[in-house]
Amino acid sequence: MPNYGDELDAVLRALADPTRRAVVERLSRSPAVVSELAAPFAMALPSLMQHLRVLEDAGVVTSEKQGRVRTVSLRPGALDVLHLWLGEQRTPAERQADRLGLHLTRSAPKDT
Amino acid sequence: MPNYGDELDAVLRALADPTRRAVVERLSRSPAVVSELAAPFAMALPSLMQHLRVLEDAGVVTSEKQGRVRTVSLRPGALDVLHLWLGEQRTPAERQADRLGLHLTRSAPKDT
DNA sequence: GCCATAGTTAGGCATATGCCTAACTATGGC
DNA sequence: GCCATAGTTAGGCATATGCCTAACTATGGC
Repeated sequence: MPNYGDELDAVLRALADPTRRAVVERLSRSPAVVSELAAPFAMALPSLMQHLRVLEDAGVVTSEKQGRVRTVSLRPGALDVLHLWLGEQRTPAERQADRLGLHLTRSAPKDT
Repeated sequence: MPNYGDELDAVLRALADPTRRAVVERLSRSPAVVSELAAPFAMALPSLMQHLRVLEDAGVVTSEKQGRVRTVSLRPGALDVLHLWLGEQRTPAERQADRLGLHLTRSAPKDT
């Protein structure tokens, strides 16, 4: 029973914010420059930068600056810790369902 | 590209705390009564209860009170949203590695 | 050299979060 | 009936978090 500890904690904290998740989703398609990443959001640049910093500190993304442009990319393997931890917590039945490609409907959502 | 939205957000926020994660880990073995769950922690009961409430509001756990005892259990399928989302973010290479049972070592850890 | 572009740094502010104590309610046991 | 046990409710408090503005630095282009 490994103890992913701090790393897992940092990753989960990083992903626990909608803005940061949106950034990750964007980056899962391809690397992007800071201003591209900031574009979809209403917030000021410095605010977005803070989010990027959290993601980078958590090891979820990496970035490199060339000239005055900073390119950010998803860090390969960064989400492995989470994936592993998740695997341990989910029930055998849930894992089985995955393998079969099933995804049971959750209990009644608000709409209907 | 589904939008798990609020549900995913609630789950991630819930898991972004070490205490709550520890509770989830404990419950992944078996359901437990509130006082059992509280035992390992140094914090006051009301504090632990707040954590339980966050987990329950996020749909991660359910609880039922019989007499004066409340039994808490992991809610089946509760972590599916996270699992699905994770699957979308991870690279094809990472998924491949999973299937092969490989888990690449992350960048140098503190120990060695 | 000068202006525009792409980030950065610094400082501030309101709300959210995690924890605590005190006091209370609802069973269970004898 | 009375005490113990298992939670709950209410209120408070310090720190963390997310966002902002103002001001500044470092290229790139002409």
